[in-house]
Amino acid sequence: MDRRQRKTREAIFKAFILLLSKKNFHSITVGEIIALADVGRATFYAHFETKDFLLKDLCAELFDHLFDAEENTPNASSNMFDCDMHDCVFLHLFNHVQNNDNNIRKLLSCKNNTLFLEYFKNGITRLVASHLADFQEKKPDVLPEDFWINHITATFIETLRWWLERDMQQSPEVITEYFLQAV
Amino acid sequence: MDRRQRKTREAIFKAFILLLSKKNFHSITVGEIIALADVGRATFYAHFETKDFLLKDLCAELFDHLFDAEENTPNASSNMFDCDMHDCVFLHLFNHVQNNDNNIRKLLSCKNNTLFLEYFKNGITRLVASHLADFQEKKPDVLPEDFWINHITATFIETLRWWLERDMQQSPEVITEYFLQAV
DNA sequence: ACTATTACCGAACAATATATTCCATAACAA
DNA sequence: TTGTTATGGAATATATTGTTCGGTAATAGT
Repeated sequence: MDRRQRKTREAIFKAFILLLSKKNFHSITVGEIIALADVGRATFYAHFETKDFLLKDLCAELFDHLFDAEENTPNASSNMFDCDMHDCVFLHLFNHVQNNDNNIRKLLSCKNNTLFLEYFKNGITRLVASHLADFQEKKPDVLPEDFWINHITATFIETLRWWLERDMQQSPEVITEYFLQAV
Repeated sequence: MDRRQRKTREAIFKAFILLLSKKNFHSITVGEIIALADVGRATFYAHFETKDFLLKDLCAELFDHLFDAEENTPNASSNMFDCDMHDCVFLHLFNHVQNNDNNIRKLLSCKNNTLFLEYFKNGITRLVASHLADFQEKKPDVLPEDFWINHITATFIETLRWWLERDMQQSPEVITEYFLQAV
């Protein structure tokens, strides 16, 4: 990719993230973004169709590789709930957040966290669905499978939100324990 | 309240609801609303500061009395999870939704359901917190109280969303059973 | 090093939406 | 009946979006 493209793309992302940490997504204007990123108006629209696509692309950039990495870990074959072994996938995710990989922490903690958590949820759903066998046995018989998947996923997201709202005062291990107890 | 005020207020709400069932909140313009409600522009802004306040007021109007009614039912003193007695508060809520009281169903099922579910969640949280004693004993010891409250509430909301997305094919009783099993 | 390609700037632009203001009119409450 | 209040309708200032265009500079391939 052209170095110029890379630079403007990153400048826009950086400006966007800074603005997101200060104000609501809907009140951020393209004018503000390009002023802060110091790029021309036409340039912005050459990169991103609309402001919503910018958000989508940012989420993709931040989260996609995280889930890819998680699915390709060597311990992927072990049980997803096997937490004593420190192999639990969810523990890994909580760790990623705490380590603030790729500014995830800043984005998930800002006023717009709902936006990102929604996107995050898609990734979690795929992850849970791919490890379905690991926790099939724990599912109460009456519950439909997709209800169960949604419940696991939603519980994870809500646990994460709860943790972030309280400034991550608990260790990732404790939070993972909370999550597993709840589910 | 002046009859004229009431009429315009209801006309605006009605038009707004109709538009919400067809298109995204952010793509609805004040121009469309007043055209459909057949009121003047100045009139709209005399009633609602912005479009966001309109949404907020609509939510308040629809949900607040619902929760008030729920908290003041004669069986309010019985156990919140006592579902065999058909006294379960959650069963009542699912029934309200299915009966489409106050067009709740239309709003919760529309493209913007996230907006309403978010507002809905506040009411549920209050409800759960006020009935805390009923399910305190079911809580695993390690979990903090507010984590537990949030988990119950979130599970309810997610169950509701799941139900609505599948066109409420299950009976309220079955959905309540799913919810209780999950939690 | 030369050349063709590509990205950029910046300004101007049309189109759209917001929110306010004014005044005449009609509905209301007492 | 009378004073008050809500409404209608139009005009308006303001702001934002997304597009277009020509000139300039960085880049990649040879």
